[in-house]
Amino acid sequence: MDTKTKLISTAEHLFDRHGFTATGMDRLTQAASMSSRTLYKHAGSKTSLIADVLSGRHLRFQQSIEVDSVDALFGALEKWVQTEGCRGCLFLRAYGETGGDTPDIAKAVFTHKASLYEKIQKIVSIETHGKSNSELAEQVLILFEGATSAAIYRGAEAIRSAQTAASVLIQQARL
Amino acid sequence: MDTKTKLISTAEHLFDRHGFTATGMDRLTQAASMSSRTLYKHAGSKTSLIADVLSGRHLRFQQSIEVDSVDALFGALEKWVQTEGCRGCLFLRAYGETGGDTPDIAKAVFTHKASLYEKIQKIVSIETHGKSNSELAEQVLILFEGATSAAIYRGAEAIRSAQTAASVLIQQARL
DNA sequence: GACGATGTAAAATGATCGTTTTACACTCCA
DNA sequence: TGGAGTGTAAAACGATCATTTTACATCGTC
Repeated sequence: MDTKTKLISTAEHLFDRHGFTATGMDRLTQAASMSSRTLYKHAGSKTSLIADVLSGRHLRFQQSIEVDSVDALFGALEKWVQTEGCRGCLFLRAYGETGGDTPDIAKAVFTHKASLYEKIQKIVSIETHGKSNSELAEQVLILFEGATSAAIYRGAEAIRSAQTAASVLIQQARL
Repeated sequence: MDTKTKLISTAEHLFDRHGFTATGMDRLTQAASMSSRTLYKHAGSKTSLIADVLSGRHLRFQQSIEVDSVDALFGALEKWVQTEGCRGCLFLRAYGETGGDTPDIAKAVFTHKASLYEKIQKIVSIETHGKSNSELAEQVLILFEGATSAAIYRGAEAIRSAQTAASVLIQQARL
């Protein structure tokens, strides 16, 4: 695996497991088995490493939710949680840890959330045959967000509950 | 205001605004305008200070959701966000920052979430006249959790969307 | 066969971390 | 009146922080 890829995927794992601030660069160099000189040549700084981790995760997440139904959307989330673990949304966690004061990180978070909302809008619009208002998309977004959070302490079952709740809302909107 | 109260409320504000790990004890002593000697006499350690902040917040939050309808529950959340700001659930943020590895903190988080779920179960059971299954309570919990997260980037409007979604689900269950 | 790129190991940078210590001032109650 | 309790200011603790530097090894390529 190429050096920068290894660095970013190692960083993503450590940030997700232990938190962004709590993960020191020493631990990172050790886990990625590279010198700090190499790390800084590729990463630039810790802040830009976090931003790189987030934009990489954004792409991977986008691919994982390339679906065209609300049911499949929550199915994709369940699959994501199975392979990536459930420790809450890494974007919101990055936002919280930095207080939203780091522009590069805040931008990555808002970009990600905007694209998630857009994706859900498209899916909902298809499923309701254009009968939906924009509130319905927000409600599905909230169920998605809530399932991500609740899965931390209630497990994957929470995602299935959100899935059926979403289909009830969609059904209701179709009438 | 009594010293320990001032310490804990100052700590809660800084932790919420800047994150737990990123908030140093120096900044805390300065903000609470007390010496580090006094701070450590009352707090013991940073970890136990975080635990104290969380248990204090838990009590205050519990009081704020002393309601008996799902509609009022989301109304209470909207009010909470207005007065306390919306930076996501402080409990889940504490859990994420510590990786769940600090027993006192993890316990405070799970206790809080278990009590939230219980409260929702009671409300839902009343509103559905006992007709509800346990999945419905989980769905309302997910909407509550999702509204808390989504409000970070979509504002208080998200809470009202969750509110109407919850009432639709309740209505459906009553049939 | 010299060169630029890419890597390593390891020490040093100055700042900041959480925590403890030393030394001193005030108040309240016996 | 004197001692326990509660506070302050400020320095010191060793550890760790993100980052840079020095010195050296290994490449493929012209």
